[in-house]
Order: sequence, then C-alpha cells, then structure tokens
Amino acid sequence: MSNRKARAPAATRVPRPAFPLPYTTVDIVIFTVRGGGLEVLLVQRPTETSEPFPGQWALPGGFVNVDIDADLQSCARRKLREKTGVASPYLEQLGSWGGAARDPRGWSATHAFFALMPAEGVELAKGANAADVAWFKVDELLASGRKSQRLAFDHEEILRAAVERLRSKVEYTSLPAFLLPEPFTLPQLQRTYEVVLGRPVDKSSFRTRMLAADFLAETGIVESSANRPPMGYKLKDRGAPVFFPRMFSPRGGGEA
Amino acid sequence: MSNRKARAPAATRVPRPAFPLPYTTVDIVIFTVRGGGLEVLLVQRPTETSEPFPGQWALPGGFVNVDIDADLQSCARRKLREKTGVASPYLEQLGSWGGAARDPRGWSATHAFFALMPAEGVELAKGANAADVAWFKVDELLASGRKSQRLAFDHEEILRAAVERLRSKVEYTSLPAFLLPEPFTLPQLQRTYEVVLGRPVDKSSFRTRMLAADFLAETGIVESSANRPPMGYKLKDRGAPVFFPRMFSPRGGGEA
DNA sequence: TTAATAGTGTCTATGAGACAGTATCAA
DNA sequence: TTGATACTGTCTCATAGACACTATTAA
Repeated sequence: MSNRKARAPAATRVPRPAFPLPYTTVDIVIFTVRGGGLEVLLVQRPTETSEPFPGQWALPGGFVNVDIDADLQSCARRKLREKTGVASPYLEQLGSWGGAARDPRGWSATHAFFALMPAEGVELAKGANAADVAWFKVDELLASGRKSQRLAFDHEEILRAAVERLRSKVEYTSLPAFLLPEPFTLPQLQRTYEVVLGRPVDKSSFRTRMLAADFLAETGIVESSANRPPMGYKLKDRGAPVFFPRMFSPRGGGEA
Repeated sequence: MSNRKARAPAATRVPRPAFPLPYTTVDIVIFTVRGGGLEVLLVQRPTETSEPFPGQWALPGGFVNVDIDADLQSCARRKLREKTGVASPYLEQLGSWGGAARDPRGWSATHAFFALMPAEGVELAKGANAADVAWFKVDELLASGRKSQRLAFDHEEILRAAVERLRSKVEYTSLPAFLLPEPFTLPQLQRTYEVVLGRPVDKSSFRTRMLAADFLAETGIVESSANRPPMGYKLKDRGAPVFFPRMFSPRGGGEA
C-alpha cells in the first residue's frame, strides 16, 4: 500500500500529503425494466460552463465525501437514496475506472456500482448538482449508429460494462427477480429474463428451473383478467441472488 | 460525477480542490501454482514505525502516481513489473475497497487487480518500500484457526475475494492455463484445475471439455520418463480466457 | 364455445461423472 | 513383463430445448 517515489506522509492525522491525489468518485448504474425494455437512470449535468460536460447526461454519482461516507458501499447507497428514494435495492460493485483523461479537471478514479430495482414506487429527485433525472432505454443509448449526444465522461463505457455484466449473470442467476415488484408471477419473471437477455426462453424449462432453485415463495393466486389467474411469488431471501447449476443457452456468455 | 456539498473546483488546471481527497492506491493479488498448491505474492512492509503496519506482510501495490500512471490498468502493470519482472501476465480487475478505517493515515480507496502467472522465470524484486518479497500458500494464509500475523490493511479480505473470484471462474473458464508455462500437457492442466478448485475432476470429461473448447494448439510430444509421453499444448490466444458452456460440478459456485 | 393466458407432460440431444479399458514409453 | 502414466470408450443420469397438451378464467 505504498512504495515507489510517491512517499506516504508520516502517520499524522488530518494533514494532506505533498504529492497530488486523484479525485475519487462513485457512480451508479441503476437498472429497471419499464415499458418492455431495460432502462437506466441518468442525470443531466448542470448547464454552467464551469462544470465539465455541461448539459450532458451522465450516470448518477459524485465525489466521495470523506466526512459523511464511511466506505464506498455507503457512499453508493447514499447517492442511490438521494436520486430514487429507494433505500435497499440489489446493489453490486461493478469495478472501477481511473485515469488522467477521463475528467477534464484532472486525474480521477470512479468506483462503479450497479443496482436493480422495480420501476414502480420510484420517486425521481434531482440532486444539488443535476438539472434533471430520467429513465433511458439502454438499447437506444448503446445503439451503435446513434447520432444523439454521448454520455458525459467515460460513462458510456461503464454502462456497456454494466449491461454486459448483467446479461452474463442473468444466464445463471436469479438477478431479474430484483427488477420486479412483489408479488410477481412466473410469466412476468420470464418476460423480465427475456427483456434482459434479448431473446426468448422456453416456458417449460424456465419454470422447471426457477422452481427447482427453491428461491421463490408462493404468495397466493393473483387476480387477472379474462384468463387463468397466475400464482404470485416473492423472494425467500431478498439479500442475495441464487446461482443456477447451468447456463440458459448452451453457448457460453460474455463477461470479462 | 459531482453533486452534493462536495463541490468540484472550477475547470482550472493543476490546483487541488478545497475539500479533502481520499488516498488512491492500487493493489495486486498475484497468483501462481507452486509446489502443488496455489500461492500468492506478498511484500513485507518497511519496519520504520512511521509507516502503517510496520513489518507486516501485504499485497504488492501502492499509491497511484498521477505523473506516470496513465490509468489504473497501467499503474497495476507497472507495479507488477517492478515486483516480478513479468510484463504481461493475465490481469483482471477485481474490484475496489475504500473507507475511512482501512488505512490509519486517512480515508483511502484501493483498486484491486488479480494476476495469474507461471512461477517459473519470475524474478522477485523488493521495491523501494518493501523489506522483502515472497510467495505464500493461500490455504495457509486463509486457514481460519491460524495464529500467525494478519495481513496489513484489509488485504486479507481482498485476498479472500480474489480467491473466491478465481475459484468460481475456474468452474467455467480456461483461466488455469495462465498459471502454467508453455508448453503444458493436459494432465498438468488438469492438476492445475484440481489445485485451484481443491477437488479432483474426472479425467475423461476434463479432456473432452478442454479439446472441445478449441483453445489449445498442439506443440508436439513432450519427452518424459518411464511412461507414455504426453502431448504438449499452448494457448491459441493468450489474450483472453475461454468460457465453457457448463460448469464443472452441477452445484453453482460462489461468486458475488 | 371461444379467446387468452397459465401451467404440465413427453421426447430428444448434450454433456458431465464414473470407471473400465487400451496405448506407449523405460527398465 | 511390469510399472507408470497418457489417453479412449461406454454407460448412466441430469437437465435444457422443443413443442404439444391440459387448466382456468371472462366474455
């Protein structure tokens, strides 16, 4: 944790060292499923030209506040709460991106997280440093030929990594259940899998697999209209996803 | 990338901002297989009491040097080269750990990587800030009942995460091939899988699986002693591992 | 009865695990 | 020939995929 010419200061308390420190930020890729597609929450950067990337859309996030954030995870939870009002969605560390070129203000490193939440009941709130907040369709944002404005910083790269990680984990985990409000039905869950994976999955094997994994608890029949009413389910454990013993398709997924 | 009370400075150049910045470091978990076990490279911290954790063993790493490191990945490669002399082993980002409590000098965040390399041909070199460098058996380091000294900082937690990530990816990737010097034989590769996984795997299905994945190129028969000589192989692409369509055992691995 | 969606059963293909058997070398 | 290790074949079992079939509601 220290070598080379960058010498650490003596073990004094508050004083900052003599060598320059990078900026430290946290950014969050917040996913939901809305309107038949995978969507991500973005905030619009302030329009003052003193700020980098004025008016462009970016992942929610910001500087770590050394005085109020005990660690990276709580910093991420704080920013999540500020933007969405949701206290405890599924939250996972994605990785980190750092370098001299990604922020015009100087060398910076961001710790990226990704979160999954149901769209229902989310109250979007602009923060102190965001002109606007909105959901965006991931497919449209990442369409290769799109002419529209790019995301701020290297956030498009981070978003791509988050989508890739989500897609690859969905092949063998119960992650999509965290995108739905409870109770949900198996057909709803299957549609969520299909939306994230971008391809249809077989109904019969899907149901067998979900029920065999033993992570769902029945909550009783859900009323519907003009057809056979489905069974409602909730997660037995909202704390962690379940891992399936095999992938969905017999072709190995991406991941890094 | 900015909100809340932690205000960013104006888009000036070098000057540092008014609010306190965390330290930014990079740490590397360097794995190899030696003497029939999985081992990790550790460095001993300097014994001067002005340094935190004097004399304790730690993962190699240190502060990001804003002047010479273009990004996190190149910072990691630099530290790797300094300790081992190896220029381009398999290197993957593991995650990041940050908080107020992990370094007595103040709020710090480290970007952790993990590397895989063959033990042969590695020249261990103490850095400017390391009293010694050595390989340690992972099993012994992480044995629950061990009395010996703990690792510095939160490096035991990082090491555990790295081992877990490695073990879970080994279930469905060709990662262990990066732990061997080329050319290697299929029995050698199988033994490497078994060392990392900590359990035996079936010879027949192992071979079928490796050859079906089409990532190995024959290099000719390797001479051995007193038995049938094995075929030697090398990786077709040293740039990236291959993903298998199914897990080894029908029980889902860990991962986070 | 029809339309619509929920849910089940049946067949096939694939590949892992177990394990027995064959191949090829030195001594 | 024996011993040792490399390599192959055969059998079984679990499960994904395809797809046809039954179930349950409203209109």
